[in-house]
Amino acid sequence: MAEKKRNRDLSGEDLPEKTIGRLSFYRRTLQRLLEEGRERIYSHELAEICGNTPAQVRRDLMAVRNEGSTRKGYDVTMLIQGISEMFEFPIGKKIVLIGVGNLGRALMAFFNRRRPGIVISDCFDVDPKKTKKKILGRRIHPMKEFSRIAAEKQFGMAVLTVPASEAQGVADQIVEEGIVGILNFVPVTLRVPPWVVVEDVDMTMMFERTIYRTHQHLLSGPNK
Amino acid sequence: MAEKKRNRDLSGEDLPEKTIGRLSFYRRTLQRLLEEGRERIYSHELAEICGNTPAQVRRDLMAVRNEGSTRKGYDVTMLIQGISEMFEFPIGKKIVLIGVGNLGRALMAFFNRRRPGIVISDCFDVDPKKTKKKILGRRIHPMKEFSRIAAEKQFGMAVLTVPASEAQGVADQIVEEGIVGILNFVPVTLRVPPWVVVEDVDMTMMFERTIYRTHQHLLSGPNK
DNA sequence: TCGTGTGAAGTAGTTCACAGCA
DNA sequence: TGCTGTGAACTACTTCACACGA
Repeated sequence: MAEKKRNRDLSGEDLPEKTIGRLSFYRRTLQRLLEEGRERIYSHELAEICGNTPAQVRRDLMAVRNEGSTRKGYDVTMLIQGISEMFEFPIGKKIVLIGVGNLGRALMAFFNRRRPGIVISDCFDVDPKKTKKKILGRRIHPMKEFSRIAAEKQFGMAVLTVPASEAQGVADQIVEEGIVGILNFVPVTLRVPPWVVVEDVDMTMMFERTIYRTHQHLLSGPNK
Repeated sequence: MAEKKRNRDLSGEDLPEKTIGRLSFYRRTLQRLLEEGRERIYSHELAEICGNTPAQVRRDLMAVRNEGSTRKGYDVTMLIQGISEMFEFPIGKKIVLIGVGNLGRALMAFFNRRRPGIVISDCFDVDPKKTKKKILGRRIHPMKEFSRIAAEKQFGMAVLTVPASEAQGVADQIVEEGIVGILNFVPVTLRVPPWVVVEDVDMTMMFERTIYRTHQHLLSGPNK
């Protein structure tokens, strides 16, 4: 536990938001490169592939504290392993999905495949009509069974894709049952206790941001 | 040497990335409030609802140059209108979706409804099997018809949800046909000419970021 | 009096530039 | 020699705090 309490403490503490995102992307990129037989890589090569700068890559990778980086660049396998450790969910904690609408189903299908490390353990819905049939080969549980099943299966994180009007109610309910991380696709600001992490993803916002930026870019910079 | 220090941005020039996102969210929030009969709002109220600070709200709204803000707060209708103008896509330019997999279908369904201002005009897929049948009541065009249909319909922006292996090829093709904005859901860094805007959205990254932050939060701050 | 608009101060994230190692 | 790791400088974003106006 006695880490070196030097000036800068970068080893695996709280990383910048942006860095976390890039590390996730580096990992998948590296995984692909590894499959293609690549064993070592320079910061400038990874930067080129990922569309950023060598300095950025090196700075990001400081968080991985990988050692073993000689003048022959980084060891791809080691890097992947280092990053993977950061994205591992506490053992025994599972991920649930709540809300089997369009987006929910898309996410189910998306992570049904062999996505590295991300497995959706169970699916729920507030709408009783949806809980009758199986969807994508999975049984959809009604929300009123959440408590029972949560106790049994130890859920840690939830993906929320319910209608806006239901979001806060569902959030309250699942937090009650021990959920500590929420990936929230609902465009509503959730109120949760301080020990719960909420990460918001807003599809409409993403469309609008692209529209704005494209429009702006057309107006201001057709020269470059 | 090039001294381009425009002290203050003129209203509606290039906004900070983050601000654009929040404005999009403010708009939808305000729309809801308006429907509930709300006509005026203070920065501290909007901040409360959106989970940020009054100073942040005021700073963001400076971009909207709304005038008319008396001591009775902002005029909700005016604000909505002001923000809406920013997110309007150039008249006559349409949005297409390419790749009708799970995610593509979810987005189709999502924006099929009366989402304000966002309409997906046409859908394409590289896979000939998908272009036989209608999906969600819409015909799916094969990519080889892109050129013809694009010329006819004037596409401006594309949503990309194709397999990773196809992404760059499709990007090249659509840029050729006049697409200037891409909302890219494929975890690949696209190479495009400088006049094209690419906005990346990476689902896996979002999961992993939530996982990381939740994990970290559990470790470091159960006290707070 | 109370909220907005905004310089100015503060914080987070990025890039530079160079020492040091293999 | 050519790359990594990293202080230091820089840029982008957020928050503070206060003058101003209804």
